[in-house]
Amino acid sequence: MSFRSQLLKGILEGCILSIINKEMVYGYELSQKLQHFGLHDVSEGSIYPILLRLQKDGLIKGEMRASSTGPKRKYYELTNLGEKALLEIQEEWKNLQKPVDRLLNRSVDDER
Amino acid sequence: MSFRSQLLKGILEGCILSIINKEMVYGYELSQKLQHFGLHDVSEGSIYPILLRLQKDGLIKGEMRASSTGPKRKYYELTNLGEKALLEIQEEWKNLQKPVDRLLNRSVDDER
DNA sequence: TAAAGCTATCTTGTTTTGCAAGATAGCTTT
DNA sequence: AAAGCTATCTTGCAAAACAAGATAGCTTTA
Repeated sequence: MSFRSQLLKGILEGCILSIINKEMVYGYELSQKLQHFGLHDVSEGSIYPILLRLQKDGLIKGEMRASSTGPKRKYYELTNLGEKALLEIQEEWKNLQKPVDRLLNRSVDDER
Repeated sequence: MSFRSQLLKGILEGCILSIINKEMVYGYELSQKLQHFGLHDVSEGSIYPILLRLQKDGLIKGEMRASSTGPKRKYYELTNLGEKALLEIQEEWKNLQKPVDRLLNRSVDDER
């Protein structure tokens, strides 16, 4: 039995939108960037389905491009809708982070 | 269509353990405390199943007590196992919060 | 005393999220 | 031609959370 809770749930989508917002990226690259940012253990079985869903919902759009060193890559960029969604997620994250932090990191003599 | 992502997923369990760790509480009270801490929109359809699961997993234990003003209440407290689990979740939260924050709140000229 | 309202717990069914595992295929190196 | 890397996508599953509602005790009000 493991106590490992699934803390990532729900925010991965926002992190992906945020990375795509900076620059066009393709899925494989995305998984490396997430890793670089400290989000380890995010498998491609998570990333690709999210990308497809975001595309289906119109938040990102993809475009195949040839690579000089391997197979074709599908580069994604945010749509206007996606930018709006990202702003909302950033706002929600701020509102969530504070209370959770108070709850999980407070010392014994904090507010009850 | 709504962009509302489910940011809470995964950390609610930790927040509940954290509150119970402070003092014995019952489910109904818990939902009010979560609200007070800024975690709105957490329904009892979320809270009670989590309490039952935590109890089944041996992280908390419950005890019925009469109330002077209403129906009986089931007060919960952490077990040793539960205290250990809470420490792990607090650690995970710290490790998760930083990268997500960098991703979601960074300004345009931050690290790429 | 009967009805309404509040407190309190729990269940059922559904949706969303994420992951493990693996299928597919192009390109490069050996 | 075989092996290995890059790259995308699919299938099937489990966990998490919620909406909605069932149940029931207690208190207040009419």
